[in-house]
Amino acid sequence: MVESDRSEFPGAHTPLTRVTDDAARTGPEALNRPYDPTGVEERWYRLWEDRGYFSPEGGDGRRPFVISMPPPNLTGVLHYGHAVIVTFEDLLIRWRRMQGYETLWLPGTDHAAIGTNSVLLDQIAKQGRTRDEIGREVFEELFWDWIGKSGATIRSQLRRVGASCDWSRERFTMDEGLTRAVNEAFVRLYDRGLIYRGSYLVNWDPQDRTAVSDLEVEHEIVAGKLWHVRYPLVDGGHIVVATTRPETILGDTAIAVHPDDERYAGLIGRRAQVPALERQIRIIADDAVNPEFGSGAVKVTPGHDPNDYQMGIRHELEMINILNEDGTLNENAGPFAGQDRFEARVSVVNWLDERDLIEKVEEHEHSVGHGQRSGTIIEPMLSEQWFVRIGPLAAAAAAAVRDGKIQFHPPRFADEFLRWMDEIHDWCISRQIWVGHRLPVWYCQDCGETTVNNDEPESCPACGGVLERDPDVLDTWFSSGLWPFSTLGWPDSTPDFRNFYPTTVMQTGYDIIFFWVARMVMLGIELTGEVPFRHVHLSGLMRRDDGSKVSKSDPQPGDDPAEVIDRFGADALRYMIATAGSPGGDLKLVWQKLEAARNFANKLWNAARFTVDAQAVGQVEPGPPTAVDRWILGRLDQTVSETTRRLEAFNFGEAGRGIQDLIWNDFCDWCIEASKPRLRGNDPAAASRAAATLAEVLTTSLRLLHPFMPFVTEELWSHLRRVLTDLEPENIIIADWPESQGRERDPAVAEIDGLAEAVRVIRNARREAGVEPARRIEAVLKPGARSAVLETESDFLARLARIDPLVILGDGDTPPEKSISLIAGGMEIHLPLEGMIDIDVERKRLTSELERLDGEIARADKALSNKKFIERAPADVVQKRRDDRVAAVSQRNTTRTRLDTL
RNA sequence: GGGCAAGUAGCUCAGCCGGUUAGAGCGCCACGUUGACAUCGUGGAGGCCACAGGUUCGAGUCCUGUCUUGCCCACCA
Repeated sequence: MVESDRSEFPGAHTPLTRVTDDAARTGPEALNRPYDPTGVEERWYRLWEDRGYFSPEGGDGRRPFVISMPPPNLTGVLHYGHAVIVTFEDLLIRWRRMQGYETLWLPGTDHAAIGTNSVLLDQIAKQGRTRDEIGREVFEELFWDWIGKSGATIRSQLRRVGASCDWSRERFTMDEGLTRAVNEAFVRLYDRGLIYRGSYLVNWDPQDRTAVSDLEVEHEIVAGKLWHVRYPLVDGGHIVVATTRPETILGDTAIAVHPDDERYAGLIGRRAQVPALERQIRIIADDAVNPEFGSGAVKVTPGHDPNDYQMGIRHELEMINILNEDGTLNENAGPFAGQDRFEARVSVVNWLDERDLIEKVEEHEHSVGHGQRSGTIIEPMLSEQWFVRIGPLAAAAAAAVRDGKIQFHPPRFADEFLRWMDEIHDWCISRQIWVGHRLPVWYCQDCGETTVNNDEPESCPACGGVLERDPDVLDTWFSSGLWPFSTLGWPDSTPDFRNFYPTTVMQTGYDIIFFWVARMVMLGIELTGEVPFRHVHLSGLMRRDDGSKVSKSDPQPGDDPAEVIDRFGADALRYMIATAGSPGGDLKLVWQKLEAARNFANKLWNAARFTVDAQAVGQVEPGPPTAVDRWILGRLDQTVSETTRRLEAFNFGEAGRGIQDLIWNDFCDWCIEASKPRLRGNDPAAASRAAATLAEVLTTSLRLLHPFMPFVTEELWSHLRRVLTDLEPENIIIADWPESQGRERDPAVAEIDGLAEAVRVIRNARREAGVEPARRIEAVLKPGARSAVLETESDFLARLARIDPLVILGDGDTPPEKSISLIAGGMEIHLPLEGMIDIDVERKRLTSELERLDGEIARADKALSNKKFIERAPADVVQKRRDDRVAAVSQRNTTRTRLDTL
């Protein structure tokens, strides 16, 4: 984990002094209820940005903390998936900024080659035109137009979520600098033999008319058919093969059987006739054939099937391509040439059927590859493409992860990463589209020489002939793979590159761990000699209410986070995202959770209103802290430590929930309530102390919460600064991250916890006895171990449990007979409800209480009489068990006495 | 076919190194008073922690197996 450098950035914990002038108090117009984020969020974002809080100088001597923002695709608008990434990254950045790190969060956008290509082709198609009609130059103009518009939308959306990223360093994958980086990377990898060109079987997308990488092919199980087809043998008879793609018969160059398959032993080496074509093909033997499947004989189509391609290499078979780039059949398809691939399948089946060459047809489920972007069925096809030789890159990347140079959070994703690195194939990086970085490759029209160079050469270096540039562009993930360093100025050794590389955390959705994270690691190590980031935090995916995944390729109407921000505020959205799940787990966008988050912001708002008003007590030297003060400050320090620890472990959900627990359950429900009598009493020093405690707890809580809910905390900070003159700095965004002062160990924490428990028990008893909520009742206490705290804090109990009068007995005194008797927080509590208690009901209650206690004691006895437990359990666990048993026995005795005297 | 994750209250989910009687929010029931808050307060009901074994003094938590769901990877025609 990243260590926080505490010594350098001590927290400011000086007591806050208050403004006494009433005029300085926040006017009612400033703290209206309920909290309304409208306008507030935009105002603060502008101020932060204008003051340069997002933009580090670089190299000012502080430890850097750097995140490269995953660049959103310029294919449209942001969705919740982006909101998730922004929430977590902004959380990390704001937290580390407060801790005093020099933080850089570098934003940018991605040209999304095939995705944007599809968007543009759609636009052109709507005008009734085609790509080829308008030409490459006009197409590229359309592209830059679109980039401008889409980029503006995305920038404004990121601002609305509150992303405190450095817009002055914003980059785009196709800006001049990054294009230079892409060319440089290509040239270096080519020179090192890590990029090559060749004719191989690739995944062809006939709709987008381009090759795509293995990762861009999504396999789906579809219900298809398995046709058993008779191939006539040249010297008589026939052989039956099974196929799911009958149209590929036209590309067959062999039939294969298993070498040990006795059924076909006599046929090996004989020749068969390809239906509908002149071609005769050999029957060969190959281990890859599964005799159990189909007829045990398989047609071999090396030009259109990965298995068959390998078999073709082994047996030196002819490789025939029967497809055009658009998915129609080419001249090699004989009578079917010109037909679309789907049409051709029907035609071929009909042709075979008419000649009685189909033996049978079976229903057959199998997996079919579809284009990630286009959705169309991918055809394996022979094609001349460029590849990255991945083996050496993957080995180095895997080693970096194994050696812990890169850590995954949660760690299980490291295993997934390594497993994938083991099975990885070479990466096809050329695309036959017009959106993207054009390959820095030129071919000589005269001598055929290939030139790979950063800048366009004037003529062929070999023969001086005329050059033509390769028309292909690079896979969009090639430029994305350079992102953490290309954005910092690589290949130049710029100040930013020196100051901020390697980056600290890469945080993104786990769905692009292979597409993106792996490639950044591979290319980063190869090109910069260093890992591109130390930590990888993978968040879960955002799912719609119905469980479907929110994704770029399939946007739905409700996917725009702007709707939620309009209605609940960005803080609510962020808090909901940060706390809705556990690390790496998927999130569901649930309405009630957003409401709950908004309500939390409002609760905080109202607690702040109270705290602001409380400061009107005037500038009086505060009296000593009471037990309640020490209790809440202990809880505060505990939360401070826990929150820091949880954030360091990337455990955002627990961190956020813990802060809410402090604010709502401890601060609001107990501390604020307990402070009211002091604030309104006639002891100015006590009131002043109460106000000071409220101020400290609230301002510290706001700092803890700021990374989660930046806007409302900043707004409240500014209101508090009007009444707390010492509250620094001016904006919470640059305030120090709190540090614990160790007050969680104050004994007052346990004491007040005990009183609070007593309050709860009394409230419960009142309810059961049917006492009206407003009515004050008498209580008689035997305080036991709590006598000291009760001396000063009896008001706490009296007020919150609505007790009056509160009678405290000495140890020897006898409690009143006719009363409800309770034991809580180490005290004996008697409520003499004259005329109100039903003896039978009370007897029943005490009896069941006795049973409960007997059960507890029995369980404790069982454990404590177990020798092995005494021997093997840790001493503190055994001791605790003993203490608990003693307490239970004492409670039981008291309860029994009450029952007997009733 | 291989792998991963999940299965806990009506719903959505937490639950750390195994440690008394398993938590939150929402929903539900009942009642509302004190000039922060009705986007609120107080009290309550509600759980075979998927199932079966095992390890252990002790299992929601660790191990094995089974079932269900989701996802990722994969060339079986």
